[in-house]
Amino acid sequence: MSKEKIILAAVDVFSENGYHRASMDEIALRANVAKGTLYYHFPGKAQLFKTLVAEGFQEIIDKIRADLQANLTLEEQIRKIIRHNLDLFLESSGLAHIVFNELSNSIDQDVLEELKILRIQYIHFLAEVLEEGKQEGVLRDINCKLAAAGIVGMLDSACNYFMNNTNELSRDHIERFFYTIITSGLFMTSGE
Amino acid sequence: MSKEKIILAAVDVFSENGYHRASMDEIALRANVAKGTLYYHFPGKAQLFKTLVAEGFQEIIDKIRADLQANLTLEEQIRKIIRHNLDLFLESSGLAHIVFNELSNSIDQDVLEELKILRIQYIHFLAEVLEEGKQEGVLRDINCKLAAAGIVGMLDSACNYFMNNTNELSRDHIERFFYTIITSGLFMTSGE
Amino acid sequence: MSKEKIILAAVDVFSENGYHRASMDEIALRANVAKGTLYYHFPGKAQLFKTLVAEGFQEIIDKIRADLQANLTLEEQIRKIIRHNLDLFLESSGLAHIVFNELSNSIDQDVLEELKILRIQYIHFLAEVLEEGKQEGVLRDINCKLAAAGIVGMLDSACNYFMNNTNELSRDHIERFFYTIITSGLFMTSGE
Amino acid sequence: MSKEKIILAAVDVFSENGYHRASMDEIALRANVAKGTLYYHFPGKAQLFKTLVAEGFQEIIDKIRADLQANLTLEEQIRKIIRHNLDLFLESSGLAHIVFNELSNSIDQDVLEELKILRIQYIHFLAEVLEEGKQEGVLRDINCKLAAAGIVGMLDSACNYFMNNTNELSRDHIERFFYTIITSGLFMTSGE
DNA sequence: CATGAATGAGCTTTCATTCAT
DNA sequence: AATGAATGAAAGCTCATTCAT
Repeated sequence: MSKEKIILAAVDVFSENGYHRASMDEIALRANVAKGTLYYHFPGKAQLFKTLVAEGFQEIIDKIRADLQANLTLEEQIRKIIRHNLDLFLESSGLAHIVFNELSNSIDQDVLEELKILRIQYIHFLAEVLEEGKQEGVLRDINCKLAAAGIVGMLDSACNYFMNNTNELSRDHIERFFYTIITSGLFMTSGE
Repeated sequence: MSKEKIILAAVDVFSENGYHRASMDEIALRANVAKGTLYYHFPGKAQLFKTLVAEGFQEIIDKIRADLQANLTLEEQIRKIIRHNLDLFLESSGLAHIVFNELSNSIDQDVLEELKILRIQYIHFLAEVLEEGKQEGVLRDINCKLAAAGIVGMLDSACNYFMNNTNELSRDHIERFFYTIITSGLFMTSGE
Repeated sequence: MSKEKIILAAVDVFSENGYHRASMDEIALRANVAKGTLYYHFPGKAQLFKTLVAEGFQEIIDKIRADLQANLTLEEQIRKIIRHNLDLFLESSGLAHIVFNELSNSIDQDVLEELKILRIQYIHFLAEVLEEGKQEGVLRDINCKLAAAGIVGMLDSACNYFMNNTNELSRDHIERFFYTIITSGLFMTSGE
Repeated sequence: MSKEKIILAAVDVFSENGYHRASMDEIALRANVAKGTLYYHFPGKAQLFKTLVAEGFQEIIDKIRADLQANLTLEEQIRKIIRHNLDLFLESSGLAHIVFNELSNSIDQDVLEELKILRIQYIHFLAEVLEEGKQEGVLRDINCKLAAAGIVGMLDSACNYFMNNTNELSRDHIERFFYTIITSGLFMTSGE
């Protein structure tokens, strides 16, 4: 089906080039369809982008939700959140990065608004998990939404740095690193 | 002087529109110079951008350096780093965000390379401060560069979220929030 | 039947948008048929347009003919011609205007030729009525075709002006106005 | 100068093709400038069109005004108006026709509005001349604006018909024809 | 130093038309 | 008789860059 091919090609092209440098020509070329076909299935570039972002978010939210259903301790939940976000930023790096960061000011106002909402929804979804931990007294009394936003930014930025500069660290190592930082901070504590 | 006017105008325009939607026309207009003048002083858009980014980085590095020269405890140093980064992301928000995030794949390869180096230099500068703390045994045994990249990303993302969605939190509150998270993590510790 | 639905929808869409901005998509949408159906019934956009124009002309010619069959004085005939043309331009304004005016240079040459012929036929039909009056010595010795063309243009242009700018004049008033102008001209004559 | 070349080329291209089929590429080609140059001098197609229409109107209004300054009888004034309008429709036929007729529904709303205003201004300019005649008791007590609109439409339509179908009539003949029709109507009057 | 008219490659988008079903 | 997914040529427009002055 054309629509599916287009979305797959679009994910690649947007990931590789960022929103603005991705061209509809290139997407059509990679999807092996005529340029007009893009506009048959999507109203325009911005809407096409929004569609694939929405799909991507839904996918990761579903994955995390499925993973969290069992009776897990908060520790395990946070570990899983980190793991899935690392997946997101290491594997479909380009796209995730665009969504979380490149959207600043560009793009049609209305579509931008929808994208921001998707991003916020994701952050709120993560915040909810933290909120539970707070209720149970395991977490500090913090603003969970701000913390969730911070965690996502930290993971993205660090993955970004990591992929551009080092490959010496193992995937597993990185995961443990962030788990420690997020749960216990940078400082040594007496017991350790 | 034209060159200075151009840089000032460029900072505004890039901040407001992101790299790609910022146009040389708009910059010339705001700088009150002819378009040709931009190309008299700078080889092109990418180079102009690089120039102002480099100046911006130098500025903040200088500020932090000046602040850290006294004999401060690591706690104080981290607090100051957070404070200056918050300044950066809350005040000259647009530009800082572009530098740390929007650069993924766009822009001429060569200039992009230089910009990445500037960003890395800044992260390494922060990493050095952490490194000292590690030597002194105050910090855990972590990869300081990864930690520095993470801190910058966390601050940017959270500021971004904060500015778009809430204004209920005070500047001071945010600063303390991040200090706690970064130093001690999300989890309650026995002594608290 | 699809064909009928398409013509009705096409009349609306062409009227509202003019020939060029009328789109086959819009026509299909309004006709509640698939786009392909348009091409099943008509060879293309130009042919579809020609069809409905021909039908429209036939309709008004039939109406006028029916009205003129009785033994009317020339005065009455001219009054009726004015009345029917006002109907045409005030009621199905858009379409009539397109046929009489918008066709200048656009549209496929061959279809354009046919449309021009339809328009000329209509003008000649009106000219014939005038011709009779000339034979009877009621009308001046003029080029009746030129006069017919002029009358149609005058009515269209004035209706167009009237609809865009004023609504203060009654339909009846306009009709009498044109009757006077056409029959007796602008100048006062001694007897009046 | 490019701007002048563009306007001249645009007049030709719009005249020959009508507004919609005139392409910016074609205009650039004929003006011997790059496509970008069009957009350097004019904000867009609609604005370019508006510019040349405005210039054209100003030209003919100026011409008629200059001609009417002397102490002429109303008869002479009307004769001159007819003469100039015939010039307009016979010589720069395409363009005049577009302005008076093709503008129905297309074109950017705001520019369309301005074009309509220009057209109305011209009609009102003609109406003023008639108004004077009315004051002097030479003309019937009619709505002069409606009459002016009618005259313009009559001349355009008849010229259009004439150019497409006959060339047997002399320019001079046509002028006298319209003078008679407009002043005295179609009907024979006792004195003739 | 500074200008601004001119460029042209490249972009997104539109739409009449085709064709396998 | 009817469909609708797919097409691709062509359109309007943007903008970083050049260059004669």
